[in-house]
Amino acid sequence: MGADTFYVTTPIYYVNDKPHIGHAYTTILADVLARYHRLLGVPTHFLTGTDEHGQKVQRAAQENGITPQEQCDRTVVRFQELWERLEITHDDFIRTTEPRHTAIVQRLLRELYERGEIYAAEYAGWYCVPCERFFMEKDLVDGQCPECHRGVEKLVEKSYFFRMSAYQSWLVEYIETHPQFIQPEHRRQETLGFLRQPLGDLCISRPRSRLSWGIELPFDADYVTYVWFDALVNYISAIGYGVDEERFARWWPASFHLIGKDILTTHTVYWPTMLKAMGVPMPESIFAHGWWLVGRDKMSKSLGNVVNPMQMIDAYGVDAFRYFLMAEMSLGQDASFTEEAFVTRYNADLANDLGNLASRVLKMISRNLGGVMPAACEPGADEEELVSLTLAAVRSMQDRLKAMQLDRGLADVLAAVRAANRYFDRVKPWSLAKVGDTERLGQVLYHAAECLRIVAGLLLPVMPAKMTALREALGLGAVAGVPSLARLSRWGVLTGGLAVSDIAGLFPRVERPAPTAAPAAPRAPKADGASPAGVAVIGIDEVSRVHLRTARILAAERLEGSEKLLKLSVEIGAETRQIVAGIAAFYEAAALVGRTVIVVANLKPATLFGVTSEGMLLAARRGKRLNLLTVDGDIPSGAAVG
RNA sequence: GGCGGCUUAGCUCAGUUGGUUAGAGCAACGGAAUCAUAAUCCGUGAGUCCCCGGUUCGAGUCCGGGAGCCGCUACCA
Repeated sequence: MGADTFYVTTPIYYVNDKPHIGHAYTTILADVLARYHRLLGVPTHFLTGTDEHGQKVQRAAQENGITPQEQCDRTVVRFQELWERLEITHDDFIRTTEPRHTAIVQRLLRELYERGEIYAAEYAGWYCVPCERFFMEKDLVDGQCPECHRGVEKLVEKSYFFRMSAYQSWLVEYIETHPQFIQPEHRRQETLGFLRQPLGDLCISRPRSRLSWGIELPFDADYVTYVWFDALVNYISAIGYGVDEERFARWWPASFHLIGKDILTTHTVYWPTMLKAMGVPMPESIFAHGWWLVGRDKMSKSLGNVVNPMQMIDAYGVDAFRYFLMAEMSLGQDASFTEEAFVTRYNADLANDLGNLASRVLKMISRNLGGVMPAACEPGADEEELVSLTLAAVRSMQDRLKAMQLDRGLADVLAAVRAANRYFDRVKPWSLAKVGDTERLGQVLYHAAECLRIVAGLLLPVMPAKMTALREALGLGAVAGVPSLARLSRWGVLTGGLAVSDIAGLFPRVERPAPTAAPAAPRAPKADGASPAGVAVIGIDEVSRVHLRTARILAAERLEGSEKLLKLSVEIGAETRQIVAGIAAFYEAAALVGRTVIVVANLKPATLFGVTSEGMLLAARRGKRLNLLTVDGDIPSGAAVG
């Protein structure tokens, strides 16, 4: 950003994905940041969009009997509709299939190719026809596909590579000298850790024969570019890179690339080196937020616990949903989403504290003062705490915004709301009304209304609809325009005589959901001693999923070149299997032959050091000791354990 | 295994450059009030600040060791 502009981006979402709370969160966060900067009077540009190329789209299109572009056009609306429901105020929505994007991608590819930043290389690999995937020699499992364990064909394939390795030392130094470049700090460390190993070059192509739905390489029509040089470039193609230099210079470098922690490396390693090669300045900051967990579990399709934003909006309203996401997550850390937590916070913060405050103030002005805002007046000793906490909230919100600690800023705003409720109780305007002290009553209601005015302004970026309604109720109609920081920082801005209206149930209280169908992860009982505290309890059904068997070790040998691994041949009943075990430091190979041990028989095979392992030995371990599990007395191999 | 991080009240978390009786919200308990969305307000916490050791006049805050959890990574399986 020029020092005085703000350009914020979200990742572009894969168009074939179904929008979930994670997408919603990043986008709402970007929206809130954009709205705050607009409120601060900073010229703001907010970009989001969709990533539309790739195999999944191609495949879905085939299944639906339509073109890939039609497939994209069909699914992109899921995002566009959600953003509309969520009151997202992006300035631009880029789709990677748009000509304004593909043209730039191709131009960049050509330039980099001509400058030798992109080069072709041929190498032998292995191709699995059913999986449609290409593997390197080292990835194969006993010469077979690591995914489906079927045969693979040898293939000499040409690919194009971006000379990423050339920028490794530059990147390390850049990150070290720009502490704000990757945030939060632990993600910066993670990237530096990643960069301690040699960085390879980046494969940026796929042969058209395998992936047709992509942007064609301008120097080789048999290839399309693969994700990196397509998706990441959206951040600059959308703001006129190479086309409208004035516009580009206005917004670039971006102030924030907001991302989830799952795409850290692509944004902190691939993207910066790409920009460096292009000769484009670095973005100010790449900010990785955490994930929303569902209870204690990762959200996943297979667990069936994906939170659908639309359902939450339907049940509780957009503003409350936005507020919860912003208030509940400490930026950068993971947070837990449960409907119960949502309702608890909703009732406490929005219904009881803010909604109720608005209700008691507005109703009293309506009933006792004829719906007319009392005259402005100076705060006195009674108002001291109220004024100071409210104005502190204004300063806090600005500071917290800079530090990307929105949750803390919101907490300080709520502190001001609570101060107003305390103030109300202390000065008891209802008593003043009873004794007919209209002058003092007017003063009290004026100050309470001032607090509401400022709070509504501070929360407007988070809860645009509700806070607009509140401002209108206070007499700040469209005429008053948007709040400015200058007015929010001052006490006594409301003018007497404004028409105040009552507002019915700004945030109606909601009942707690019955501890629901999908209860937050089962809590381990703590008191009954049935399990070690903090360890999840599982049922017998889960235990039975693990097939444990006795096995006789037929042969054992050190794996060449490995420090810890032994390759074992074991007999499990009639079957003979190969198992790799990391026990070389504890057992001599020869001493194991003939022993009966316990193995997990239905473990997914894996490849270690290029050797397939079809199971796992069980061993007890404590510190530097390790002992294999075996059986008491003689029993044939293949016996069930359990 | 390596690197990094975390461990503070029942729960979610704050705790600045080491310094008076360690804080907030939620939950719980007791009370007040009744303008208001049965909302609000007041009061109530003997929390080994994970454990052990060290530096210091003084450590949640620094150093060493250990435990547990998490992230990335690896020849985990």
